[in-house]
Amino acid sequence: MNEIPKAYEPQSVENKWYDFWLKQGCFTADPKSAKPAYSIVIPPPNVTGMLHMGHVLNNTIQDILARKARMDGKEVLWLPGTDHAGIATQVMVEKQLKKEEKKSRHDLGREEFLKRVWVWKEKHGDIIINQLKKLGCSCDWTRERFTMDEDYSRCVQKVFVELYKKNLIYRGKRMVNWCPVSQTALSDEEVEMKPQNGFMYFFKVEVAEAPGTFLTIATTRPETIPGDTAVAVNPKDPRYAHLIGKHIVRPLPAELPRAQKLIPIIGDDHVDFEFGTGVLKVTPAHDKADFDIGTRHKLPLIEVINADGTMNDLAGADLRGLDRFKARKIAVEKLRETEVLVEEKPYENNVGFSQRADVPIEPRLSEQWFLKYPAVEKSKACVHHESDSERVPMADARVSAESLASSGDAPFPNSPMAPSRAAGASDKMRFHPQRWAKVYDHWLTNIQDWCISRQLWWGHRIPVWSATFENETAVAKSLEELRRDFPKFDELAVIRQSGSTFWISTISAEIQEDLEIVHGLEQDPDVLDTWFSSWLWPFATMGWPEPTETLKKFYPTTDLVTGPDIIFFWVARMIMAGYEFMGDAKFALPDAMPFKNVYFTGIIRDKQGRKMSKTLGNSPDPLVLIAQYGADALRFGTMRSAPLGQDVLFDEKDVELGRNFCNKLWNACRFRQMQGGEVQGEIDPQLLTPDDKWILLKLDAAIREVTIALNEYKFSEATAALYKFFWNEYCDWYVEASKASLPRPPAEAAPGDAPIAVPAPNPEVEARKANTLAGIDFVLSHTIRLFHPFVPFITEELWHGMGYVTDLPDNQGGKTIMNAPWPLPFDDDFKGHYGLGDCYLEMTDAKYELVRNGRDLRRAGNIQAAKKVKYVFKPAQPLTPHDAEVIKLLLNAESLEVNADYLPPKGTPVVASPLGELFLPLEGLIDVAAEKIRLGKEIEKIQSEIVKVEQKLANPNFTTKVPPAVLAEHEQRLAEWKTKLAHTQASLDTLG
RNA sequence: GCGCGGUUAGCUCAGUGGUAGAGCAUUACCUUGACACGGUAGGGGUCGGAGGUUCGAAACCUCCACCGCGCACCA
Repeated sequence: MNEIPKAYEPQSVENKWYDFWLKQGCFTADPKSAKPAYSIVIPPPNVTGMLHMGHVLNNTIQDILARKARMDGKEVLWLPGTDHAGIATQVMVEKQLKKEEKKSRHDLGREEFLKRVWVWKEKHGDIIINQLKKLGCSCDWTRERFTMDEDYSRCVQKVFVELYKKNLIYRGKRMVNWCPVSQTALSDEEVEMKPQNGFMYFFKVEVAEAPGTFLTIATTRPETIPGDTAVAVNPKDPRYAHLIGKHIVRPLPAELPRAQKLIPIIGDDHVDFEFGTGVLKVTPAHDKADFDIGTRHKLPLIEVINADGTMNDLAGADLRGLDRFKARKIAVEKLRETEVLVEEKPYENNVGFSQRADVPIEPRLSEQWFLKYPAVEKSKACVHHESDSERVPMADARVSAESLASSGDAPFPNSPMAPSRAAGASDKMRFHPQRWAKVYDHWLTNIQDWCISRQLWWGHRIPVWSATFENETAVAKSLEELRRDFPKFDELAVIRQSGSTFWISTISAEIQEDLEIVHGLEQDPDVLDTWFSSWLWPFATMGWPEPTETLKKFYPTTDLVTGPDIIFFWVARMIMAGYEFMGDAKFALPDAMPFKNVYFTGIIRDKQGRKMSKTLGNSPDPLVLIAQYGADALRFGTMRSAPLGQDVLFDEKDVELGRNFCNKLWNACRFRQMQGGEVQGEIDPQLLTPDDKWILLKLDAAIREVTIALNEYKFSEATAALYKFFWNEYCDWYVEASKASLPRPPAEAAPGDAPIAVPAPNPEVEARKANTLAGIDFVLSHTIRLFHPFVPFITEELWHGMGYVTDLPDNQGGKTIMNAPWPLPFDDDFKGHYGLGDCYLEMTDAKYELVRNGRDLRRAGNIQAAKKVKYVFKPAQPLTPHDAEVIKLLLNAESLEVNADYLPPKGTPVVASPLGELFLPLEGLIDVAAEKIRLGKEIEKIQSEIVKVEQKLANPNFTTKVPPAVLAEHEQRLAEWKTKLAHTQASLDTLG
């Protein structure tokens, strides 16, 4: 690391090391490895997507987990890939087609359109993959998968056929959520309820059998009146019960004769008499609840809305052809014209919106494929709940005392490996934070069948072929032919028959071909919901249904990292799929669960707390941030501001902080390099200074804190601990103190000057310097490793640049820091050997406290920070020359006179500490009055603290009930405050 | 309606019963052997409100208020 630049320049460094890692195959998982497995499957981003801050958060966390696991000695598989994202991708290509060629997908036809989508996919599909690489993600790219890869598609078909065989998949005419823009059915999960400001309309209808008697009906959707086939009242409602069985005259369509508009008044418990008028119009074709009422009462259905959201002929002459919202206005006008509109009042109600197209969905009767969810009970039971037998929450995630204790850490231990964060094989799956388990459970308890068919072209086409014959004999004949052509037909295909129509579902490519070509069957035109392929992701990506080595080694996966917004869409369904399809004995798994831990990230919001969105333009481009600050900076900043389970308010300041941090790390290493010398090996315990011992103890604490935080998925805590250790302890105190052991290198002679005489090396000084450098190398080599999962690029650069890479075997970090072992806390042997007693923490803290107070004297004297001043120290106990030197350096003093017999002139500012008194003799420079006021305030504060503690200690309730340790702590605290008071009072007194 | 979060310094947030913390912002001073993407010292909080439990509550319990989210919905 010669000629080190002053500031860290990430751009070239990042590309260099990513290429290196790829070339060395560092990310490639080996299923034959003897190491314990650690695996994650990536939540596949949309193949046409662009990286956004949510991806950054999510994938940084995964990368941290993966890199940490590698350092723990695990065989790591982080399996990447992309999702074909049916609607999103199709819409994108359709838009482009419209823009560039002014054509719709129908103009091209299905086959040609799909070709175009594939072209688009080939062109844009690796954009997001390359963006993930920029971020530093250590995915095993050799195993990258796409949900429409050939083998993946076969998995989807197989799953469909198996579920069809089990009668869990069925076809039916049902009310579905219809998106009039995308013109496809949607699952319940794809519908988002949004409050809308609209109107409640009240209109009256006459009871046919009792002229002059009117009922008033409240509705928000008057345009559906032509589709009404009954009005319903609650049979227990005394106001209306007697009218049940009579009829009313539906007011629309206006042109229909009265006789055709008579609809019955029915009684149904569903009607709430408190709401509206207690009279409900029933539109079975356009409302889910009404459909159910219609079914109960065998009401006819009148469809009045088309698939595209316009009104059809049955809606009447006035509404025909109009968009449903326009039709609503016209319908109201018609009601007003005919004087049946009684009232119209503003009303806010919740309307279901299509998540993708952002328009109100239309409940619509249509023929779709549905899935009865499999393995629901198992999926419910496998997740750990708070109510489960209460072991300490996350007990097995915590680093146990046993596992933290380890063999000495010098230089790099081979084993034992850090404990697995994961629950044991027989344990339940854990959600982090735990509270999501309740949400998950609630959903599973109330699930409805899943509408899995979509009226799209881009996706997995439903593997069902059907034909309708003239009669059943013809059907039988056709089936007979099929069985003849394929001896194994009954094994390979599932047949359903209803009258003279039959459906065949099969995954056999041969049969599929033959069905179409020879037998003239037609494949179902619909495709499957994208999530019907994503739910297989954890095992379909690993070679299922074959019992591959990869599956055997890496399934169940260890951790899943995802957003809570897809807990139903994806997480719950993957769990069900896991139990349904991975339970087979051939996999020889302890459990079929797809993952052992699920970490739910927060949602990234902007500074104002708004969701990131394209329309708001509040979503920063991570690649711009990477170019500006570096990937490490983006990662570190994001992690530092992302607490477990909380939404993250993104602020570019955080990235700036990350950059500053990397720069600090860079410069701390640069300082070490400037001291020269090779990497120092052995540390001589005899030569360690109290400061050296202090920083080693702090390092030990940092290792513990970071390890525990990571094991609990507390990434912001881990980064905070690292930050505190490295910046506040190592840089702010230790580096400055270490300068006392590192003699200033001789200044270089300016050209032309006479050469400067170099003093003869002093062996004692040299030995101490070497030992200090050895300590620094020890601390830095550990620190860099602790940082590596968070900031992989800069740490790799430093690992090599600092020379820590040399002389190590590959599996200890000799090739890359990726394989260096994760630092372990020091054990007793190690501490004993290096004399790391806790007393060094106390002693050194006291020394630094003295320095802090001494610096404060400068301020009191209004002395500029750079001005060198002379201090006098009157020790209370012997002070080593080295400590004196450290104190002098830290005070930035010209000199520190150690004088046990010092008699300060009256008015000399002083601070006292257990180590002794520190004077700053500066006659006339102090603003005595101001200093007196300051000290007076401090005394007041100290006294109030003393009073607080004294009151507690005077309370017999306190002294008798409190644990002895707390009591002792209070007593000690009181003594400390009293000492401080005496010292401060003394300082005040010397001022006269 | 049911459920889940949140409310602590100007801002963003840590803090699971025992001395109120961090980063940013801010004030003053400073280019000191690595770092101005830096250093030193400071200012700033009756921890949303009210009760309760306790020797002791920011933390535990109850109620309330406000903000956010999810689920379910009544037309």
